[in-house]
Amino acid sequence: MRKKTTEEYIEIICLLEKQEGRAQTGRIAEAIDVKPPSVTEMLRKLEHEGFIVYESYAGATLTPAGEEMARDLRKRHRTFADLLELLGVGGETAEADACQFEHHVSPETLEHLRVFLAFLKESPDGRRCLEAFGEFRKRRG
Amino acid sequence: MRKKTTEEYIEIICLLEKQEGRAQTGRIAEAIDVKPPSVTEMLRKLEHEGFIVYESYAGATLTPAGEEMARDLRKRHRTFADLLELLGVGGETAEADACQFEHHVSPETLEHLRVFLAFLKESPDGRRCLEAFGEFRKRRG
DNA sequence: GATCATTTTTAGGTATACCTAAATCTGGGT
DNA sequence: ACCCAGATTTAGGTATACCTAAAAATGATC
Repeated sequence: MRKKTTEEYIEIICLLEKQEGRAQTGRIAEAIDVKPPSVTEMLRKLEHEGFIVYESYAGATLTPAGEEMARDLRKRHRTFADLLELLGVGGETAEADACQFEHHVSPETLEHLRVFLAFLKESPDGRRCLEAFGEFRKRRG
Repeated sequence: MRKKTTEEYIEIICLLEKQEGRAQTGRIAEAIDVKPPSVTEMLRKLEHEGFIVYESYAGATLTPAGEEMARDLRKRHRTFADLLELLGVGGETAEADACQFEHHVSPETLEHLRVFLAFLKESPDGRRCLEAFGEFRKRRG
């Protein structure tokens, strides 16, 4: 499979830390589908970069910088996933595509999408817009 | 900078072929910001994979498979770029983000976005929706 | 048709993220 | 306290896309 990015490691470490108190090498390895030695190596790199604290044989926990990155990623992910679902993309696919987009979006575009999402969800005009889109799709087949 | 994908090579080869009849090593290298020897290496790989015909010292041209990939990429690119611009993202940013998204979108999501784009551009309801979104953004500041 | 500047390829090397196999650590059960 | 199973790290190796420097091919000019 594809090489994993810093951001993907941070996301799964964040998840495991919440679920299990800390992120262990083996659990990370399963989650992102690489072998444990590769995880050990990456954890050292992430520690060097200041995103995690890593203790041999014990696992990793996020530093404030790591937590900020995780928060940011979660926000980006939700923006894309919610938007895609509102536009009718199936849940699984929406999640999967959000997982890709979240790593590649610029701050400017993200902000625009966030506002558009708010428009669709929170304003009467936006909700009407979604309904009209639903009709449009039906007419199209 | 980042490693370039097959798709990025195909895109620039397609562009150069249209602009200059064929894609020369040096022109590809400038365009994607790598050195010529790296391009030679990738051209061999792309030929092996069936996307281009590569002649030493002469350059590359797309095979039917390569052209299909290029067409497909162009379509994906336009979908994202147009959609982002309609939502108010600046032209440069919209293009840059489209360049990223086009490589990571699933067929299902792409199809939904394409229909949504058609809705916005071609239906009265869609155009009303865009106007309402413009108002919404103004109110937001 | 020989020369020379430019372009391209060849040769050899780097960095990164991955792997397997073997060694080492850790914590629970006796 | 010891042992052992399971987890983790160490050691060493692979693949890929990149690089620089040097060699070779191209083609424009005389």
